[in-house]
Amino acid sequence: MSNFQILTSIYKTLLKTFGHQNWWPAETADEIIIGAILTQNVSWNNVEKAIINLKQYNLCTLEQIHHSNIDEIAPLIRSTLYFNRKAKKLQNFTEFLFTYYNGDVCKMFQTEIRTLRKQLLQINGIGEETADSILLYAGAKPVFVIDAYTKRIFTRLGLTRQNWNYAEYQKFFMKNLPEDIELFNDYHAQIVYLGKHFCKRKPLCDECPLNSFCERNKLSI
DNA sequence: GTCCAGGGCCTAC
DNA sequence: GTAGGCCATGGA
Repeated sequence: MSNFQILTSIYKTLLKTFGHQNWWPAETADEIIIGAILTQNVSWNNVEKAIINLKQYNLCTLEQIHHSNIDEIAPLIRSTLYFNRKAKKLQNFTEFLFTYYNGDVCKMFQTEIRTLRKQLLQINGIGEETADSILLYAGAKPVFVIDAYTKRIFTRLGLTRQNWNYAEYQKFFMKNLPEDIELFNDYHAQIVYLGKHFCKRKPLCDECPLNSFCERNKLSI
């Protein structure tokens, strides 16, 4: 089987097992961007608490965050770990948005995708995964998001290498999948669901839905 | 009590 | 260019 067939087949297996994930779990583009920053290295449960707090205090839009200060935001996002830094990161993003796009997210997403990605990466606190999450889930741009689960799972499958950098992982997926925003959206979401429930740092458990897939295709996990 | 979650920055070699 | 420390909550 080619990598194209393997990646497609894995997605079909996950979709059939878990159902469509309907990502990103948020109501607005602003919330997606805020969530993408807050979820860095922390479970989504912790982020949800922070989002609820921000909404309660009318600080869950980028404009509201831009017009607040770090001392106001930090206590509301305590649950997301590194809350002082993340409060600063949120404001770094809004500072960028208001400086270059007059605070208009739609206008920001009209920028050519490679250019915008470079701009996002220049913001202190926005790395490659966060930038790509923003592009894909808030901006509906065709980029594949790579996270720790993706690296772990596909390296265990023998399809990728642990020492690859972010760009190498991303290239592997984007070269071997059709450029389909909806597919990129749900594929990453499926990987996160799989990772959360079946592929923690310890070896995969017996119930992993990919086990039978691996057996059929002579892959080890 | 220990481990680890949907990272990224900074510093030292 | 890269390994290692730092940030510093909450659930299992």
